[in-house]
Amino acid sequence: MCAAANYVLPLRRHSEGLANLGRLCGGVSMPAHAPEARSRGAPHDPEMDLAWRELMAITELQEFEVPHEGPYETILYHPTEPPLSLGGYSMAQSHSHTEPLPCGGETNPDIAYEGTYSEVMPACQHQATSELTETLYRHPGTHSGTQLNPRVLNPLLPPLMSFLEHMSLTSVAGEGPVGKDNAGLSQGPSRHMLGTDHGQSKHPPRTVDDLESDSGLSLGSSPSLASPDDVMTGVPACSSTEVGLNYNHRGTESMGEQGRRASLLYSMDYQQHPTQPYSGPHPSYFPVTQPSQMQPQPHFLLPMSIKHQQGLPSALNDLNLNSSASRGSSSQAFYVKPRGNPPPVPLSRDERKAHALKIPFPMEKIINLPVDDFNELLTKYTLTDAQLALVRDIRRRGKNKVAAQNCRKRKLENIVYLEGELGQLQAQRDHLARERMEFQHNLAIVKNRLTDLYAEVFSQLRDEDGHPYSIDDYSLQQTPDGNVYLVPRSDVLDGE
DNA sequence: ATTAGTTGTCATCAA
DNA sequence: CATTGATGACAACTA
Repeated sequence: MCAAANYVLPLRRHSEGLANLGRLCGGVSMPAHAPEARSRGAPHDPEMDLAWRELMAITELQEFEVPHEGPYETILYHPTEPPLSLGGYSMAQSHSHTEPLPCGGETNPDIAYEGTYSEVMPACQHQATSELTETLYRHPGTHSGTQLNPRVLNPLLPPLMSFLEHMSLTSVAGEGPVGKDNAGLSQGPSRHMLGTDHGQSKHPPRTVDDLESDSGLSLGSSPSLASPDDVMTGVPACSSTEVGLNYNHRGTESMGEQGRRASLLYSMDYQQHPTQPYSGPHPSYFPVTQPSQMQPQPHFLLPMSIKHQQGLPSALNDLNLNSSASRGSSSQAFYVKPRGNPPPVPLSRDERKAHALKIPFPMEKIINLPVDDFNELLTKYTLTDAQLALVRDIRRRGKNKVAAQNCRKRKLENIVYLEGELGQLQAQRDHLARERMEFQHNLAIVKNRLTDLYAEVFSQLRDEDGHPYSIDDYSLQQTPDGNVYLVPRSDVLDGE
């Protein structure tokens, strides 16, 4: 209930104006516009009016963190704040419920938190904060402590959106294949059967092809391989039987695929048939490579391991060993490690198949030629259905192999990028946490000063009998029109 | 012997 | 409709 408090407002407050006497009302129920609400006989000191505005503006600060507390109560600085959550910023949300404070027409009632601390407070609150501490409380050495940090926080949205965007992309990209794969799994073991089986049954006897891994495959997709045009004039290839017997192992260590293959092809074909003339309309390209074309490829000169050669037919072993030995006396020997033994390079399954079917052009062309050129190439030869099917399988697998490599590369790059984004977000989170702590520290200082100011105001207020108002019994409230009332706390509680 | 990483392949979808 | 790239899943292999 409005106590219709009579009061004696201080006519002077040292050198500082304390309050607008004409706007201080002694009761909560006293309408602001009521004539009796105005102070009676109180002077209208502009400085005091300004001070009151600042005082009341500061009270808004108390709604940021501790809205349940009384507007006059001392707010201590609590250093142990809960961790900042990116999901919600309490200051911003609290502020959204704060009544715009009339502040000499400077208050923007539409101010909303947009990511910067300086925007959290209405303009008048900034003014009140600074002026309260600098005008009303010109205590030496306190300026720095009352400087609220207006630093503009880095907007969280762009990097977060970027991060989420990538996450979303990844998620979206991953949705389809999951469902697809379920369907694919239902297809059973047929998934891994070649499109062109070429006579291989579901459980065929273990041939060399089966014993070998696909991982040794080199599709010759790199242009580093010898030009097929040049090699088209090469010698006839070894039969698949020969290859199958001779390359029952893996040689994948310390040598690139192409290098290993080229080295093998060189040693096998060039040295095995160095003088054999071109004999046939469909010479298989795959085991044939001109040595002069391999020379620029350092991989060809890398050491080969001999440990995989045990059990190999002695002919090829000898060829390889001789090749290695001969390189030792040639210019190529310079690149051969002393301990290195030439690892037999396995032909890939497709290469062996192509070799077996005497595909007359290189895998490089099969895979890398544009479709028109590829079709044109096919028209140059009369291929059997098996050859045609194999060529198309080789092309499909070769392209898919490259695509898979690119896909994995991109995946790794995305992981690296997302890790970087995560680091940036964590740094930004830490930065925001520090800003928040700093803000809360400053807020506590301002609230403490507000408490002092309250106490000083109340110390100078007197009721009709000349008794001071108890700060425990009354609080100050300001109406939207700027009038300030003394409101009994019981009324405030009842109003809640 | 176990395990994580790598690679090739297949299936599937989308352009 | 064929081709091609992208990608998940799987298997084989390796260190």
